[in-house]
Amino acid sequence: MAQTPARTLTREGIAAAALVVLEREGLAGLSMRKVAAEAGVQAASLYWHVRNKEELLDLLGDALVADAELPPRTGGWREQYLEYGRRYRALLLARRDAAKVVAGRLTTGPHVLAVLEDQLDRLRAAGFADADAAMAAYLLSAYVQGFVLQEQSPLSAAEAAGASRGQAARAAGDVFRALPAETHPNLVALADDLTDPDMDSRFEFGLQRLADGLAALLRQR
Amino acid sequence: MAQTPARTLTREGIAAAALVVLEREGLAGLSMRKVAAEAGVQAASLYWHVRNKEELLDLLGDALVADAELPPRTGGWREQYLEYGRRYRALLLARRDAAKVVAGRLTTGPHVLAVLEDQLDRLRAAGFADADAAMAAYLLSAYVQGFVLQEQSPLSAAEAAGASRGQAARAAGDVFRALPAETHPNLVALADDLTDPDMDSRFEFGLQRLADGLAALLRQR
DNA sequence: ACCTGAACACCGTTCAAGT
DNA sequence: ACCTGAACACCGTTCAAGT
Repeated sequence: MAQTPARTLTREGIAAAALVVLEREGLAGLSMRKVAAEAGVQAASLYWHVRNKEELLDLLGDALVADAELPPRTGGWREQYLEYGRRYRALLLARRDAAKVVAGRLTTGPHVLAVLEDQLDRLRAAGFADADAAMAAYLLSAYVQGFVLQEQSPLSAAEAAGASRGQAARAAGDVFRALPAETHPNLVALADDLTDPDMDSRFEFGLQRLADGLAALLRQR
Repeated sequence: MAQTPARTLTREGIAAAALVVLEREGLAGLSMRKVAAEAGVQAASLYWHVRNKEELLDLLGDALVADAELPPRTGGWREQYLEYGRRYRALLLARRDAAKVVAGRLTTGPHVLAVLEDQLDRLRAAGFADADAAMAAYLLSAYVQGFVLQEQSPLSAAEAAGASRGQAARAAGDVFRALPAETHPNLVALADDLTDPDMDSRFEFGLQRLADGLAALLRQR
């Protein structure tokens, strides 16, 4: 019954196994031992290919953007920039805990580099100065990652135990409405606005503000 | 020698102990056992006051914004909004791993609520519609958290082992410059812009874009 | 009501040893 | 060169038992 040894364990294979474990167990449940098992190998074997867990997570982060589909190169820079943001968000939402993996992780993996290269190319072609193009790219990733991080996280540790986002939002709204109106009049008044569960609209709002801000930059050149 | 038992363990005391451990060991080193030891108690005792580690981190997240100083209520809404962003960033940078703690954590702790209440009050006074005020507040926190998360994280797992940000940035620039110019011409050309270690300027750039975007919103009412 | 001791089922990482 | 077995020093969490 001796299973034939993997013998072909590679960094790509490790990343693929990590993706499977991430989807099944979430980031909190992703251990070196489970990734190793998924790859058909002992935990200690991973350390031949990878310095530590942090480096494995770098691999995973790059693998997460491997199947990114770039927006069509049609229309103005603005529409392309918006589409970039929307697709990046969709990509992160599509995989469990993806934002948590990617958020504070500045990798120079091949897939990340390819996307960045393409995005910079479009921004420069649109007329942005070099430094502004670099900033615009950085800005978009910070916004999308920050947004999805909030979006993917449970509304509170208390609600983590089951409850749809709609229910959780209503519960959060109740918290606001229950506050004393003398001390927190604005929270009481805006309870509905603050807990609007339509995340697409919220995301789009911020994205449009970013694009507006960048557009102003382009006009004054 | 029997140390007098804590007897006065409270949620506030736990949060204070957690702050100390966070500063000393970082988020990765913050364990229930160490927080308990810092509070002069056994690990199991914490579970009387807190459901699990996640709830303890919620407490910690709220405690982190406890000593936030709100910007002066002078000048236009724009300057106040900018100052809000700058001070929030400074607050997160002042404490070790603060952005990681706070990032995907939607708490309704008292300190968080107080800040949000104040911010909404200013935005509404400036003439923003209710929904827009709620969005503007959400947008700022997503941006600042996303930005500082990148800023506080090591530039790459490889460089994590010592090396100033300036050095790390130069190393990252070398990575870009070393890419083949045929496949990654923009990364090669913008290597300096992409790795500019002046994070204050980068942050300010994004912040100004956000304010510009919101200003456009205000004009069209 | 609040805290402890002891246990359970895990972790990441190292390192000699195997092939 | 690559993988394993076994160990080390930890984890979060539970639960009977103490006061």
